[in-house]
Amino acid sequence: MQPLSRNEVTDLLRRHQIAPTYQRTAIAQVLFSRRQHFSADQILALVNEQHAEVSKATVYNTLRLFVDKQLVRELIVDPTRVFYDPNTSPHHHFYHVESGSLMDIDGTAIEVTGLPTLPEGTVADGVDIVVRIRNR
Amino acid sequence: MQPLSRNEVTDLLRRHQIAPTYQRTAIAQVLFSRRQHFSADQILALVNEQHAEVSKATVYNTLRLFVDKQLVRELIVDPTRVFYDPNTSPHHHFYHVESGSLMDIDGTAIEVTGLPTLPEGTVADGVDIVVRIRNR
DNA sequence: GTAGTTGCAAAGTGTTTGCAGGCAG
DNA sequence: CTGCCTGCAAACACTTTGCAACTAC
Repeated sequence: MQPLSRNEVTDLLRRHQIAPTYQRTAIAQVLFSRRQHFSADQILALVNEQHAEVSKATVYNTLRLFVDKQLVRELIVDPTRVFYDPNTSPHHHFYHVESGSLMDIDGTAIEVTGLPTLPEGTVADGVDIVVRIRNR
Repeated sequence: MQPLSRNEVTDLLRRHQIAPTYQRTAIAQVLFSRRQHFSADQILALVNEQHAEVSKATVYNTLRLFVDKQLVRELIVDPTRVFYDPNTSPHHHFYHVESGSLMDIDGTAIEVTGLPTLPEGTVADGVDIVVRIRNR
């Protein structure tokens, strides 16, 4: 997938019931044109690369909104910060412990066997597999 | 496994090259007698239930030491705090999203197929599987 | 003595919140 | 007008650090 135009991004937001304001469009564009995993701080920096256009509070609020509306996923992998993942299709991750970088693992080929039945009264919300790696 | 005596705990520490001071023994005893997943704050509270005997800094420092010496494992599953897991044998976790509680999944039955080869120059450090669950 | 350990308080980090002002329909 | 959105600064929660006092051999 290549960088999205501003129009494509506003459509994407509308499809997720998110009113496309200037700031939200800018944040979504950062995430969806690079298709990488970013922390809130990194997104703040990227959005404001040229001129400061979006405040810290708005970045955090917007990312929370995006997660609620299932436009992006939260990745909990590093104790010091949350990563946001614009790829919501089923997939997993390599996490490079030394550099803190994340790489996608396509989810379609993966199969997990031997999982026990879920505790009584609960349903699965998702399965996250993180393969921690380090330099040889 | 049942609660460990103080002697068993000091042996355990020595086997992991950790000098068994009073505070370290107390912290290890909390973890290994309950065999649950605790955050640093919870451990601080449990250790000091009767009289305040161990300081916050020491709890954090000691837990870091335990992780380095591979006496316990860190679990990164909740964005707001790190959990410490006294079970270092291969296993995975149910994470109840609503309550924040963790349950072990025995690792011996689990098999994951379809994982791609690791990126060039890296080695696997471990695989964490988290099954997020919520109430039906 | 000397090296390792502890604990207080202060600093740090990433994140959230309260609230006033702004903007769109 | 009205309700949603934004942004500043202050507040927060968890964790780390600097450093002096302490302990054990």
